[in-house]
Amino acid sequence: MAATLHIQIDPHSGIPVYRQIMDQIKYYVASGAIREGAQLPSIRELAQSLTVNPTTIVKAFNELVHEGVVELRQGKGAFVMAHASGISAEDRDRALHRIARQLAVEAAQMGATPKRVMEIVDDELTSLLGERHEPMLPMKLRVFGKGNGA
Amino acid sequence: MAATLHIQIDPHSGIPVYRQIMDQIKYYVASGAIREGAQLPSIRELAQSLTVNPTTIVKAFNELVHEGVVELRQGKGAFVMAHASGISAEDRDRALHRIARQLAVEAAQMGATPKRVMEIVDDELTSLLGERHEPMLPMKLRVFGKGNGA
Amino acid sequence: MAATLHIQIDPHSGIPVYRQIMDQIKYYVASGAIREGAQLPSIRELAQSLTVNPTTIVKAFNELVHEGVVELRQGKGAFVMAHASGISAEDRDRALHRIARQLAVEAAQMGATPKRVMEIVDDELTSLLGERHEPMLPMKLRVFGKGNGA
Amino acid sequence: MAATLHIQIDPHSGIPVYRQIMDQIKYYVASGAIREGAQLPSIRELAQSLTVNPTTIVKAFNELVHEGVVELRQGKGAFVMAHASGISAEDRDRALHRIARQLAVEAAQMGATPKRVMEIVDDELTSLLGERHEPMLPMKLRVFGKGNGA
DNA sequence: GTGGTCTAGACCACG
DNA sequence: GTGGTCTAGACCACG
Repeated sequence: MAATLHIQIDPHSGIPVYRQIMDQIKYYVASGAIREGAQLPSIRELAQSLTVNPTTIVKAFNELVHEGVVELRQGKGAFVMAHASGISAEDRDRALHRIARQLAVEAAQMGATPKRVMEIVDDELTSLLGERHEPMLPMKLRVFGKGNGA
Repeated sequence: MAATLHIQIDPHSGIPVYRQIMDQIKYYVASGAIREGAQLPSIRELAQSLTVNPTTIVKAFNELVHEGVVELRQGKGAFVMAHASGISAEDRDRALHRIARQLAVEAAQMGATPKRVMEIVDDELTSLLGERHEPMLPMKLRVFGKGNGA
Repeated sequence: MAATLHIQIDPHSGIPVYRQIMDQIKYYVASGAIREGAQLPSIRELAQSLTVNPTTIVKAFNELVHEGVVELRQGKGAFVMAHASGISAEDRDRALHRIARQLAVEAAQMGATPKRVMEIVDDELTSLLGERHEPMLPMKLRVFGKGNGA
Repeated sequence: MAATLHIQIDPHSGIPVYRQIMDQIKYYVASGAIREGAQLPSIRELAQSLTVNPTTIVKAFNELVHEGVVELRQGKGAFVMAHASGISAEDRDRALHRIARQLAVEAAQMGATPKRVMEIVDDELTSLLGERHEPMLPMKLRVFGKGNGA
């Protein structure tokens, strides 16, 4: 009944397992692969399929609850919340600038051109949002695109 | 003689101090504010001016050595390495895709449009690289630019 | 014949369904909307109208019996008990202090003034008890009142 | 160095241990007994003195971090945050009405008069805020007060 | 069967 | 020495 999530855990990545789980669930939700209100796999089910401890899944789910992405209902399961996101445009842009700056610095460090960076970001946006949001990408930017993504 | 670095530490940010130091040194190097071969301030000098433990600076420098950004010469000090970046284009793009994906997911979660995301990334690239690298930014994108940055 | 209770269940509130049912029945009883000795709707009737599992109603009723609010008569139904409340004044005050303390702490945390807290408590007492108990509210406090409530 | 907190755990209360810890720390913070920026006892120290598992303290502290009451610094300890409380007056009042309603219902159930309820709330406000905030309590309400509290 | 809490204990990251 | 993560496993609460 609940969608089967394809989550990959890399125990050697240095990123905490619960964070990897959060990131991938957020990806699925952001992409629309998991719809609002849909039920996630149960804690025990995920723990078994990912071969991690149930309390690790509990931690990931609890953090997602705090981020407003997931809702836990006693005895019922975990569900994707409607993503209202009451955040202000200023706060949002501040958060995005932080990540974008990190991207720019890493890119420069590794010798990537700004053009390549823009292509990669466009790639990821298209992969994530697919055809759903295509008209949101302005014409001028589409010239960089590689067509469409995963 | 070594450039005086203006590094800001926020002990409340939740980001490890040594990471904050690394990030800002990398930013200065990437921006060209610190040139290849230039000497960084000494460990005790930085520790004193930032009022952090010298071992924290040591950790930051060691990690930067590991990343190929800095070179330590016994008894001489720390120097910015030529950023040849022996990394392959594939590895580089893989690393950038990882950050770009995180940016896309957060943006979608917070309801930012793809256009806004592209603008923010262009902003940061321009802030970082300024006029130095202008020809690398294609004409079409320049319309988004804020002029120049730090 | 049994009064039709207007009970609202919010499955997203995080409060157990059986608790929500208990709280609202207690509110109706305390407000006098349901009189002593009155019959409550049957378990299956309530379960159907609230679209919850009958065992959830059973649990709510059992807890209310435990609290001395409701009496179950085999084959007859559930009835509102006379709220003699055999509790001692000491035990009662201890219980009320516990909730009042929680109220005070939350209020302070959120920056509400003591005056505002007193107003809010007076509001709720008046909403609950309405004109029925008016003489119990001293004159000086009536100035805060909203008139009457539900 | 960090204040010694006198926290009482009742394992039979039905209230989760981590919640009891949170509630009491919030009480100390709200009362001013622990000042902004002050260091809390370490996780291990609290775990030992309360004879609960360290992970239970971790849970309590993490929830307090999410509520903006506490700040955790890797390798440094746990600190009381400046309580900015960006909450709107509407949201705040809604939250307080919820608790006040519960208080009113329980009071009515147990046969307490509205006057007694107001006295108890005033008691707790005075106990919590002491002389610090006395002028905030308007004259009209002071007549109910028992003088002052702990 | 679902999530929620808690323990006992290991190992890592930060400073 | 501080907090952070994770395991293995028990027992409880909800429906």
